[in-house]
Amino acid sequence: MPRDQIESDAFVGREQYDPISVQDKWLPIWDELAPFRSGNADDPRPKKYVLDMFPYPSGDLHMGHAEAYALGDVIARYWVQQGFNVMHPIGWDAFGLPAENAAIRRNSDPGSWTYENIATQRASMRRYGCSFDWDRTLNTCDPEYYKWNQWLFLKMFERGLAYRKDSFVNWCPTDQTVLANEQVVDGKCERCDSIVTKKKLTQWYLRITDYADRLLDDMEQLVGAWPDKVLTMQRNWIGRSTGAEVAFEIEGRAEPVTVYTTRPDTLFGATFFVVAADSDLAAELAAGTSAEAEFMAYAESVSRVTEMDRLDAGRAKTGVFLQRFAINPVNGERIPIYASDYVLADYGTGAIMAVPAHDQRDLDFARTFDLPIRVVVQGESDPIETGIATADEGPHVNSGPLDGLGKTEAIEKMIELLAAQGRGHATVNYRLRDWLISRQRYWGTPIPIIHCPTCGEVPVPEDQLPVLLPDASGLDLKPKGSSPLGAATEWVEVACPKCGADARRDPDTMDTFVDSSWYFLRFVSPRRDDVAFDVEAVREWLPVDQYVGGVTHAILHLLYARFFTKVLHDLGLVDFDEPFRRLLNQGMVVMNGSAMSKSRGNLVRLSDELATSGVDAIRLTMVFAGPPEDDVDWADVSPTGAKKFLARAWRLAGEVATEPGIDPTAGNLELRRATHRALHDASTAVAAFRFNVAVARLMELVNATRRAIDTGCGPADPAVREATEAVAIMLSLVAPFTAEEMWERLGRVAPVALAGWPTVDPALLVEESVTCVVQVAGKVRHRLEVSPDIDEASLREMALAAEPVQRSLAGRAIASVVVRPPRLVNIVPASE
RNA sequence: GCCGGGUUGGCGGAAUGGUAUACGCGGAUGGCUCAAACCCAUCUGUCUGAAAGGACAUGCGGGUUCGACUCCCGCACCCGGCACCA
Repeated sequence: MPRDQIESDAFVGREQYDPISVQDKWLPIWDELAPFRSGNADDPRPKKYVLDMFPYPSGDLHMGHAEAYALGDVIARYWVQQGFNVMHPIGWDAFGLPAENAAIRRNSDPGSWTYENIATQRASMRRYGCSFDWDRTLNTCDPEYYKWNQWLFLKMFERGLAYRKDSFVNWCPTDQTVLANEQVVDGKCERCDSIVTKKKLTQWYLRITDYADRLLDDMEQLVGAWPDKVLTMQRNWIGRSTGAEVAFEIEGRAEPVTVYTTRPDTLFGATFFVVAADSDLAAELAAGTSAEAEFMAYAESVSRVTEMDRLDAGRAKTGVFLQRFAINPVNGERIPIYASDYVLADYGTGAIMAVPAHDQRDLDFARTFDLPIRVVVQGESDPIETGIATADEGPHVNSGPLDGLGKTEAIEKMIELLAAQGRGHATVNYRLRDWLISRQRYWGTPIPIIHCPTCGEVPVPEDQLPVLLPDASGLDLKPKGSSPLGAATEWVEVACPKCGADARRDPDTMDTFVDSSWYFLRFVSPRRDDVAFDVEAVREWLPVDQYVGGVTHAILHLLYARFFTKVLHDLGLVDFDEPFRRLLNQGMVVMNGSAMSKSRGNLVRLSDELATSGVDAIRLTMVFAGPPEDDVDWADVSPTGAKKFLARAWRLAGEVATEPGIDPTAGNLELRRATHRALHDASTAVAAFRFNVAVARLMELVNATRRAIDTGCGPADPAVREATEAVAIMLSLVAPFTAEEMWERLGRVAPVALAGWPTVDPALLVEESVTCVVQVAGKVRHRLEVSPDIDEASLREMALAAEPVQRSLAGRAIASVVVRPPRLVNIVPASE
């Protein structure tokens, strides 16, 4: 290589890598090539489905989107390089409150705001180089989509899975609408942080509790494929407990009252009885007694207590003695009945037997009201003295036939005894409640039910779907506690489909979580207007091979989507019962340890970062920052470093001095080994979501190639081309623009995305020589360069002969020598 | 309280029971340059030592093992979930 050639290469090395012009260059070409189109029916490649949780179109993309889509893209692009036909669709979760609030503010309609934002996000995603299949977009606010929400609702209605009931519901006073249990966080509205109150309303529910066992048990399939954290959260949320129902006779009442308990073995210790203050039963028991007035006042005060206050752990127990008595079925004791708000009306049967010695809440209540406390399970301490309820395993005392038994046997025995008398049986209970889906807002899917004075709840006939939202103009969208749709007279007033009489449409809209509970199915056939989804295409593409999204949806969305899938399975529309085979929860992008927000003043604008560093550098920064599930602290990472690395990789492509297609087998062996090692390690790492490690291996290869060009085999060695092409292909998962530009500079034809992952030659994964460490008593004292296939005996001999080894043995006798060719020898000296 | 996850250099983080600290950020020194930037090279856990080397280090304390960041037992702290759910 002549001196001036090297200098001119060095000059090329110093030309500026300009990521922005590279982006502008490739975007229109990619539009043309559409490498990620997945809908070709003749495509022979095996299929994979990669799905990013679709965004809510609240404005332009932000740093969080940038991270999530960078990670999803690595997986999608990796599988494309591995020869799969990858469906990687995107859509918009486009119904919801922010659009309505924006419309009120701007005095326009929610639709125009929403569609403007969708257009903005779509353009940003394209510029971000997302490998989406643009033929498969969907918006949940399109009638073509929400028609199928209505259809699914009617299918559930037919099966009794959608029903109306009257009960106390969570009410957000700011948004002026009801909330599902899942949307109440720490007693506050998860959306606006207002303190949630209770309101008695008739609302639509989906019977998710019918599926509680399956939602719980089917998680077995997901162990190892979903983060443990998410599985745990779902298990906690479902909250299955096993126990027994026990019937108590009530003096002066014909029917007994059943209670639920997880500790039927403590029945002999039940010294009083409590019913939920807000239950119908409490009102009935109080009626006509001398306690009625006191109870009414108490019940009234309870209804004013917010969820927030109710959850306060240190709150003193309150209640009213109802002047009534229950009979303990095992010993015939008369025990007083109280009403209190520490018993929940909607869990179990809304009534409990109180065992103060062994339940802290009951003990607190007993001490407040001076009620008797009877120990029936021998414990370490005495609850009467300590005020701390005990929960020991036994043995039982003061419990007749249970005396001497441990907890498990005692529970069994008690259930037997109760069953023999027909007064009880084993049962299970769940923390999970049915899913309240009615919302008193405009921008959502109308509930396709017509209320007729004579026929009741009448489903809108299927051929009349969709029930379109009426035009928002002329409607008052301001929150006022009842649905804005109720005021759309012409829309609301319809003839009953059954009898033709004057009737009214249900004025509420559906919770937007309904929309996202099945959108992953719609992507297989987003333009079909005759079915919700093509059943045959679903069979081919689903379940989703890889789902990617934030842990914020660990309970809500994922539980609902699993529920819908099981319902669809029972309807015979899908043949699987879990929708997402693998789940990756990416962390958040934070700044200086806390979530970015305008008010905190630590907001980093994605558009600024893209302008200074370029798309690829931002994507690389996100991917390389650490394990994907960890938060990325923008203060800890270096987009500048990422940009430098990309320039370094790009420069290699300009220096390769051989033609495309040259046979690499004659090339420099050391560099070839590095190339194949990097390809192998990077695929393993990507498959295990260890993207940061894959990038590290790629950086090593770039470093090795740099060295080979500068001080090794030189740019004309075929191995340099092989290495640089491998760099471009690996880089295409993370930094598609730079990779494409490199590919072109290498004389190859775009798109690099379809280049295919190079085949790894296993022979090149074997090193020429390896470093063997020699330990004395477990401490490294010497290193030997040996052949990888060295035999045990000669390795042992070499190790023992080495001077530093002898020195540290210092004449001590050798007790044993552990030889693990070719990497390690450990010499264990005899102890003194 | 119950359940899950974590604790490795100045920082982000690597490590099938076998070379702890890969890769990068930051830092130092040198080269290139009139100079700076860019780029390139070398060094960079702590202590000790002129050096060779040695000692100590993966939250703390034990254990198993020839060998432990990795497995087991106990503890501390941090993060997340559930929690008046009987």
